[in-house]
Amino acid sequence: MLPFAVLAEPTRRRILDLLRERPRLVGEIGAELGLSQPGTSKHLRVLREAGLVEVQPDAQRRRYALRAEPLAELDAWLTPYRRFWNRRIDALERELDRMPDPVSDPVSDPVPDPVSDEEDP
Amino acid sequence: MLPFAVLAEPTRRRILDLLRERPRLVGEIGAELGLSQPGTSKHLRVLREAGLVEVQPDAQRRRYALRAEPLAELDAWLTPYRRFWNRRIDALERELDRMPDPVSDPVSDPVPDPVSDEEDP
DNA sequence: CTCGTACATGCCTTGCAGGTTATATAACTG
DNA sequence: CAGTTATATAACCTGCAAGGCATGTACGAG
Repeated sequence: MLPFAVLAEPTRRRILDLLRERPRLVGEIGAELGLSQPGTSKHLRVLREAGLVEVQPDAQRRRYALRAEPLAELDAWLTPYRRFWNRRIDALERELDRMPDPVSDPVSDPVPDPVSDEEDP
Repeated sequence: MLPFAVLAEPTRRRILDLLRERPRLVGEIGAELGLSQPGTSKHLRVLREAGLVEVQPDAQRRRYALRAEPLAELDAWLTPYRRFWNRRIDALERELDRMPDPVSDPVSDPVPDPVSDEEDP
């Protein structure tokens, strides 16, 4: 399934939103979103195959965690459009690219631009 | 149709990519993308109802132009995820840090690992 | 070994998106 | 006026994704 289509499902986006807080068991996800158990597993399968979640087995339980890298592709597609909805955003866009990470202690490295491949006259 | 689902269609993204260069007539879009005429109109309808394109009538012709504002919603959804794939790079750097690698000095070498794509184990 | 728990998978059904063909609408052309 | 161009819409068909139910699998407890 194409990465964009994976995110077209509202339920799957809600799952990702949940996992943004912390990794969770399948049962927890299903309970919080009011999903059936097979339904939860199916959505998680799609997310897994898209590389958007990773699973860590713990006995019979499976702990799912967010894996956000594939979202960079979405971000990259979006990039050449940003200047359209606000012309002054050009500067902000570059600012976002070097967005500081408040979680980890900053080594004061220049944050690398992970995927920059678009240009436009 | 939900905004995410509108963009889930590859053809519609290609239409937007075309309109990013300049506004175009329906016929031009269909010709460049190899679409049937009704197919083109239908996709343009979906994009129009999502507010992603605007149309300017010119006699019997319709000139469609990009309207990128709704993409801001996508961008907003993406925002809280950005720091995750940045953080992942930090983690990777820590991993590399633990490895005995006498060759390079990781701190002074800003060359990033752009997109390392690893899949199911 | 048997049972209960946690999750995955298979099968079936249904709704809907996307494509095609045919037709409608509108404007220009002569 | 009739004919042509440019686009929209209607009607129909088809494939596939999402949901529900039943079952399979794996692990731990007793």
